[in-house]
Amino acid sequence: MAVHVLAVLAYKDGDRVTSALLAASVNTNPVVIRRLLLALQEAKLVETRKGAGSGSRLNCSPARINLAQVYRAVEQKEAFGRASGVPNTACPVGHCMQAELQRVFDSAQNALERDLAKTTLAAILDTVKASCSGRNLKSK
Amino acid sequence: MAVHVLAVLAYKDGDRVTSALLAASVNTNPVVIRRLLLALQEAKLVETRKGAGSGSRLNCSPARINLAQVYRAVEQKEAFGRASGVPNTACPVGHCMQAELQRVFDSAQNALERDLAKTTLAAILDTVKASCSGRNLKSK
DNA sequence: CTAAATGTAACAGTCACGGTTACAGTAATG
DNA sequence: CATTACTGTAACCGTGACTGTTACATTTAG
Repeated sequence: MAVHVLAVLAYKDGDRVTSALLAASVNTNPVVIRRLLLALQEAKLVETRKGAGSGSRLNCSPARINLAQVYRAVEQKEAFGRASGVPNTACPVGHCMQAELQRVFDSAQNALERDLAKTTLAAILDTVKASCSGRNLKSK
Repeated sequence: MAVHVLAVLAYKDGDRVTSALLAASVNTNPVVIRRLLLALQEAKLVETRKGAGSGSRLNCSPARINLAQVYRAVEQKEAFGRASGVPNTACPVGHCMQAELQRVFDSAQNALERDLAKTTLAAILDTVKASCSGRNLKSK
């Protein structure tokens, strides 16, 4: 969903886009979008201005934004690797497991991000433009 | 957590282990363990017998079990790549996005699993044994 | 038969997340 | 300066996934 928003921003290139417009595109609520934008701002991916007639736009070229950056900006907390409960320390296996699992999960996490890094926002934009050609593009 | 259970099973090699014992190790409830074991049974990773004096054990050598298999057996539904809501089809970007994102996420998913596949249960067991050597191993 | 397990259902609690409403703050514009 | 059009933010509810727990039917060893 974050990707979706960024793609729309890329699509409108330099133009500022309001959260209301983005919300319409993703079929959701402006507030949800704004929450998303806050995360993207922290990651320096977008730049937002307040006040009348303003909105958000990309902070750099779509070619310089890859999905790993987006993932890191948005994903709350290594989501899947959550080492939830504390195991029984009296159990020999349980006691040493944690550290080892952390290592493995970190590695997997890196593999995932390395793969995501291979796709830039520009590439996605190209694909979208291509597969939409022939259809009339309302300036939504 | 599934990994934890399997590690304990590997640790006890051929022996059958009850869900109650496993639960004690992971510090949780036997029923939680049994739910987990159901998934692992479907994936043919463990074999379970009912009745008195029985329990579960690995279905094959720890060296032949890698974490990607465990991940696939347990993880409900590509967890992170959930393409939740339907975007606005009237928006040119939204309309074409879905398929493209699916491709990218599938790729990332594969990268993740490929990395997990590099770690076998036997390797984890070795590490655990090594880092626990010197401590007395109660036959928990 | 009895004891010890699993399989399974039902239900409460938690957590992350999306959706919604409401409101304060801010900036462009006339 | 007042209006207008935005963002930032808080508060709250509903949902879905997961864990934890109790309870019970079922199965199997001895």
